[in-house]
Amino acid sequence: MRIIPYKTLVVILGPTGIGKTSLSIEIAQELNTEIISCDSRQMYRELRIGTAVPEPFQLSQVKHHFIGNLSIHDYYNASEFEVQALQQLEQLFKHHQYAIMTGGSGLYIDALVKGIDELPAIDSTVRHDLKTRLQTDGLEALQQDLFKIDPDYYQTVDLKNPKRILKALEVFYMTGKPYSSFRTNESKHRPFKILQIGLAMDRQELYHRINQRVDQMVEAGLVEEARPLFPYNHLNSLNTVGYKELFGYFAHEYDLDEAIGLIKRNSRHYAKRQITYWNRNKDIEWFHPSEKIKILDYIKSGLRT
RNA sequence: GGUGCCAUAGCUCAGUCGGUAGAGCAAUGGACUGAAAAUCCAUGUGUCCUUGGUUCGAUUCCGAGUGGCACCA
Repeated sequence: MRIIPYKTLVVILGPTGIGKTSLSIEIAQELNTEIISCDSRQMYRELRIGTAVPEPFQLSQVKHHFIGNLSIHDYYNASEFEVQALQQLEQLFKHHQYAIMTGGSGLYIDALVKGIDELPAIDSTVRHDLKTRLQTDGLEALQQDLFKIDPDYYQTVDLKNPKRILKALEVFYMTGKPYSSFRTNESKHRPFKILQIGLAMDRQELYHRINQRVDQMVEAGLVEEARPLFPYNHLNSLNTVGYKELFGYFAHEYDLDEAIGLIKRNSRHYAKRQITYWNRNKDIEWFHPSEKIKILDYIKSGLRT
């Protein structure tokens, strides 16, 4: 018998196309609560069909947060999500025993579950200057810069990944302190219980679902949704599967059939990367998306079996 | 029915002047604490269609068979 009802955050995660949305809604209804979406692309209100945002009737069944709350022109990151999602949770837990967080953005989920280290905001000119230096002087030059200012991080970073190097240099130029000095490697404490539920299925089955869903998106008007966004194709928010491939079609680099094929392939690759990302997380309890009853039992038992 | 061409990785094909083979794509594995649907790294054994012959040795040359494509009847 449980005496004190702990507030519990139920995280429902899984690769793209596996069926998180409908299952999350059913579970939210069972638990009489709301959903915090954790999807870095569904936040952009201009992206709906291509990011498989819940249908209007679904949104009317259960209240969702963090869907369509940004414009493609906005800058956003995992740390901002951590802060805002925590605030939202605090509100939710005033009136609910449970909260649901669902989505496929692993870094964002981790930012909320484990926390993310505090870093300074990066000035856009600093970012721009470093990008320019990457283009003119090359990656090796930036690697050497990093070696001089942050030898510790130089030892552990993926030196071939420009984004990692740029991030570390940005932080140094903003603060004069090495990036590694900001990394605590510690999980933050959360004032609620967290259950992480992963959805998984046979790879072939998942890929089949993904391919089918892309066809459905095209039928639903994905091309028409993407076309007016083409002038903004340089924005990070539009470096998104389902849109970037259509931009190539709009630019006459290939035909529509090829664009659709590329969307399917890149969605499969994305799903694979998501699965790899969560594989090392031992706190996740895995279920097939059809196992709703088992999942609810697991949530209500409140145990990590 | 006749003639010609083709048959090699899941797909499209390259190649071996005879010493058992390699590209692109697909696929697979991995990394990842502020751009994360992003970014980065790694992985190529396959009856070289089947079967006889020549040869020390055949996926490679020759014959036959099977299948495909093209043209002629």
